[in-house]
Amino acid sequence: MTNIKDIARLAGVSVSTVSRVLNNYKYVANDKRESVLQVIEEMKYTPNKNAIDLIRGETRTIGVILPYNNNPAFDQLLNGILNKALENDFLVTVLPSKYSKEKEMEYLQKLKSKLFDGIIITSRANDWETIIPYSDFGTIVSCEYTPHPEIGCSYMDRYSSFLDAFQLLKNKGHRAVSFTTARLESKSTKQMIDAYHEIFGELPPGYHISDCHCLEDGYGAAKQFLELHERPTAIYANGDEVAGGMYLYAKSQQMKVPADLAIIGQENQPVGIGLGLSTVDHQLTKIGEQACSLVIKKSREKVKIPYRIVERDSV
Amino acid sequence: MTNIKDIARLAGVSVSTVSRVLNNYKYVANDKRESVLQVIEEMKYTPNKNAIDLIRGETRTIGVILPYNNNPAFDQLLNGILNKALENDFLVTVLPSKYSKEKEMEYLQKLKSKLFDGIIITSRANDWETIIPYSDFGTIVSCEYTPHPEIGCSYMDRYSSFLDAFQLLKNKGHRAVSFTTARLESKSTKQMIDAYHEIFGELPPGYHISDCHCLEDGYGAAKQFLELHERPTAIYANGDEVAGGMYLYAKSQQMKVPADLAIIGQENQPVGIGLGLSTVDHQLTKIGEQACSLVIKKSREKVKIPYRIVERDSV
DNA sequence: CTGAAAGCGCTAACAT
DNA sequence: ATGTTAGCGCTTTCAG
Repeated sequence: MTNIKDIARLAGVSVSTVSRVLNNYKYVANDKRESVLQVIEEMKYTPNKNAIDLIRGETRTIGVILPYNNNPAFDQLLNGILNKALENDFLVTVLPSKYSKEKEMEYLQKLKSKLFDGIIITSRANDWETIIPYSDFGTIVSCEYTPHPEIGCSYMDRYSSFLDAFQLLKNKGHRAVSFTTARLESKSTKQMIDAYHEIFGELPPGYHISDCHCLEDGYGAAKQFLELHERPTAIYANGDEVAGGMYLYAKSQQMKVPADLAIIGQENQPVGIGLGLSTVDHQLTKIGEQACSLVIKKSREKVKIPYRIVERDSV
Repeated sequence: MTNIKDIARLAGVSVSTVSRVLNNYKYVANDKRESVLQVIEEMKYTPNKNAIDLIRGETRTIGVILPYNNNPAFDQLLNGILNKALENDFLVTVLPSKYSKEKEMEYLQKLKSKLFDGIIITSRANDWETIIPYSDFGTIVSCEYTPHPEIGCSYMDRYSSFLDAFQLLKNKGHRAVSFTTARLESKSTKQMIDAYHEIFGELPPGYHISDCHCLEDGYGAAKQFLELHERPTAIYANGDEVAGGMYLYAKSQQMKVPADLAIIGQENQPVGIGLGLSTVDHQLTKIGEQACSLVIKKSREKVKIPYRIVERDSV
């Protein structure tokens, strides 16, 4: 493996001169620069990035903690992050956590071990208190809001969006509204339930189904909802795939959407566009882009990304 | 920043002893080991990974060249890779290429610069001839077959799968079969056309639509196909999302699937499960897992992953 | 403008 | 068993 010393020797200069041309320093005589460049070319020399990172103490690499890969919401987030990273010549390393506290800590350690300049936490299992100390070793940006000044945030006002969606349904005359969520123990689920209470009051039994992730889950949930004694007239689904499943179940029962059943989904996913599903778009791609920008700028700002409700033909 | 020297001093031992306990060497007196461990704990010391990688010449990190993030097929591949990497304590860095030759070369350079132990190429823009020289600097594994011995492969027999799918349709009595593909200039599209010729002969005008990626595209393609003078009775879609769109268009026209129109998709994606779509499952997750295993083993084997046709209710 | 030399933080012979 | 020392490949003062 040829290294900087070899290049220096072959070009008849010192290693510092080689380093200077490598880093585009101004004060290098043209003839020396040329001959160095030529030797580099001939030898097909590529500098060792580990040595450079070791000295500089930075890697231009961002770690992204992701509970699940292969989940549309996290994919959108990651997509935004990758876009922005690419623009800025940063690399991104995907860190799958499956909500394991140990894994998360392991990844945070890697920030400390100088593998990453910063970490984006899309969702987490650990308390902020245990995460915060690591912010001494790089920029940590969260995709959910937290008041801690050590942590940058690129987030949306999820609670308000839930309120808005329920209110929209109420305004359209719906009183029997049910909904689905993903993980039962998540903060998001809690907010959803709170928002429901705020708009509709008491939650009738059977009106909330959790652990819904894909189209099939939505199909099954719709079936359950519609077999209830007090049928809901509208459903708020936690994702357009889930909403798509509900739509298909409704259709299979010859029901008209939205006349017999209104459906609103989330995240403006491709399937919803095709089916004409109304959706609460949290703009996850933008959130990802912003999160990435924050770590690149080493900023700990709190940036709120506006959500928008896309009305199509299902409510 | 506290380093190994500090730990050595505070524990009253030499750096080599600290290094030894760090790397679980056998011959370290128990009392010294204990005191080193204690100092490490007190100082919350974390070794610098860049220094270690520099010396060892390996990073336990794999780069994955991906033309598009946010594409279901590449997502499945990536998902498999991440699963296997996680199991083996490897990190994976996502390298979006958008089929740019320059970007690809840039990423290959990073292999040479010792940032990755290996690279997985899920799809590529450059010729193998220009890629192969980089196999001197790490394991390169491709997700498509290539005879070059320098390149490991984890692949499926795409052509055979196309043949099988078309044959299946023919066996069911279909003679007017159309199909969609993604990029017009891709090898995959070429194979699709060849397979068509082999089974059905001449390709009628309008029976092939390219640039189909999502549900909407499928919806539009089905519309186009069904407005042809010589309507196809079956469609082979390049993905279940696309197939889903076709299914929905057919339904919107009160057509029965498969009686009026047979549809077969690809990749066994969630939407297809929900809609009961038959599909050619290339097992991309498995291909990703295998590709990852190959780079971990530094193997250049050629491993063929079997595809399977999942028959549901749409053919 | 250029080179010598001192590190960056760590591992791994080589002694002892 | 443990310490000394020479690097890994590069950047960056510091002189000149």
